[in-house]
Amino acid sequence: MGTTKSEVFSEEINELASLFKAMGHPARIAIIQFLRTQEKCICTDLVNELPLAQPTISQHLKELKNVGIIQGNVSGTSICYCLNLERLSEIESFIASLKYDQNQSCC
Amino acid sequence: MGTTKSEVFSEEINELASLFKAMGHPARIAIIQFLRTQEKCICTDLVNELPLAQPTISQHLKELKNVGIIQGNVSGTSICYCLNLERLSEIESFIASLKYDQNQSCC
DNA sequence: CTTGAATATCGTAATATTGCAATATAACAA
DNA sequence: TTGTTATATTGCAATATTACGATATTCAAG
Repeated sequence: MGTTKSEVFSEEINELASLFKAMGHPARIAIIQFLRTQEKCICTDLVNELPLAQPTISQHLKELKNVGIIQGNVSGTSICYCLNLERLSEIESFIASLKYDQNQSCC
Repeated sequence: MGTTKSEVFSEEINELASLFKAMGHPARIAIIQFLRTQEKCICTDLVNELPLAQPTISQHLKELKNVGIIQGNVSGTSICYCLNLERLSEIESFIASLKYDQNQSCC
């Protein structure tokens, strides 16, 4: 195996899992944190900021973009990336929904 | 490689990433959702509920427990698992912090 | 002690991820 | 066109993850 049995789970669950999975890497958390603090959106700045090679960063950006956590706008030779707060909010809502339903009387 | 270069990132970032990573699998999302809706905490119920073998579920439970997302209390032959809402809140806070700082003027 | 029920662990095959060098592509400037 | 800068893609080696059968382990009941 090594393959996740996604067929047996609902679309909703798979969607959520892929969102979390995209966040589940330190480099990608670092990218998100950097995007948070920057006034302007970046690109090569990340290569200078993070101790990873350019292809590696490009790959991580792609994964974040694939699930819609970040967006990229072409601007000449460079690309302006930024956070997609709506998508990130889905994670927040999910966690919030857990709290709402939970009864605290066990364990 | 195949190995994440965690040494080059801060403790805080690695911690967060491992939390997200633990949530980044449909089976584990399903487990969390099931724990949310149950009145009582479960154990073998998950094996009946999810289309995965017992060792597989046990393994996923272990991963969730390792990062503190769930807790398990031994109760005779069975184990009573439940969500750790405090730990889950850390994810929520992180997302909330992204919203707070974000300037919306790009992309 | 023996049995059975609930979980955990081990071992392993199949597949996925990570990181990067090398290379490609794209846009612009001179 | 040529060079330069910014980013993406390819290919691959090293390692991690997933799933599960087989096998332990742990506890309660008899």
